[in-house]
Amino acid sequence: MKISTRTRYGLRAMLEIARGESAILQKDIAENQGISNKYLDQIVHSLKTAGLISNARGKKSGYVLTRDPGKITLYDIHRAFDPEVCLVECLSENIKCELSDTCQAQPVWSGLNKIVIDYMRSVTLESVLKGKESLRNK
Amino acid sequence: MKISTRTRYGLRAMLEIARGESAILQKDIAENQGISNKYLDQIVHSLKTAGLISNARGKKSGYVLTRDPGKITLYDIHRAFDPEVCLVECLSENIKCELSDTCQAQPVWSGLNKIVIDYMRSVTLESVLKGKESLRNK
DNA sequence: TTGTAAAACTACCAAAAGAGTAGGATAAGT
DNA sequence: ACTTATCCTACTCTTTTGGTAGTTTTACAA
Repeated sequence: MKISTRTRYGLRAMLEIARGESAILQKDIAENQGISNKYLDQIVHSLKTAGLISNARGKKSGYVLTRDPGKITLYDIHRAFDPEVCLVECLSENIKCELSDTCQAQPVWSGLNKIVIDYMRSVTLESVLKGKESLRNK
Repeated sequence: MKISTRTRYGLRAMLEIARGESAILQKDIAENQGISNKYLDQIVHSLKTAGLISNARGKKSGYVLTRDPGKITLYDIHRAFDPEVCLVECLSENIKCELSDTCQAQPVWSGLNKIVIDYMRSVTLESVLKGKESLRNK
């Protein structure tokens, strides 16, 4: 039960982009964050495919957010890499657990799933930049 | 980011034990829950090592909880399999992330970690048996 | 005391996921 | 044309996960 490095690096890259007043190059993100530029390739690509960032190509390129930092959540970023936030298989829409009718454990996991998603939805790039998350920390 | 089957089966096994009015054999748990008895070996062993269940050996054996169902939490069960609930490496006590002083992402993950742990602590075998978790579900 | 049933313990294996690398294709300045 | 940076595909290596197999130990019962 771990958050993948893709999601973690993805968040850091998004923060880097959100922080800058102008467009920022992928290779600069890589440098600032100490992440291999090649690996960041995939990450940035996923973020772009998810519609969270965009860029102009060529010399004057560089990435920018497609919308307000207050409107981009951790949930959005996470889903750029994992389409479904699903802590246990039996909750997945694709799979029907044959025990689900009688299984008393299922509501436990679905409850956990819900609070995780709710949390992720509540965290925006803006709130992170303002340091609001650190308040929950204690 | 998944809950392991060990933890999931572990919860189901614990519920099975908690439900019964008398001691229950491992092989009966396996049968009732549709889990390979051999695999359950490991799971039951972890639960026992963690001090959550105990048994008499030999013919009249069978497992029982070591304490009140209201005093055994999902967090206890989870830790029987994963010693540390830690969604990202940089939160681990063993590892010191060199970025941690300036990293704005870290509080996000530590906040997530906290709510997950809080949830797990709030779920007891007793509350599950009474179906209280299903209320959060919607 | 011997048989037997169940749990304990150890070792192993196969599949999947995760993390990261490599390299060529493409597009857009200069 | 040359360069620079992104795009895209494929591949590799490592770790984790899920699960099986087999042998040992314990304790009861005939």
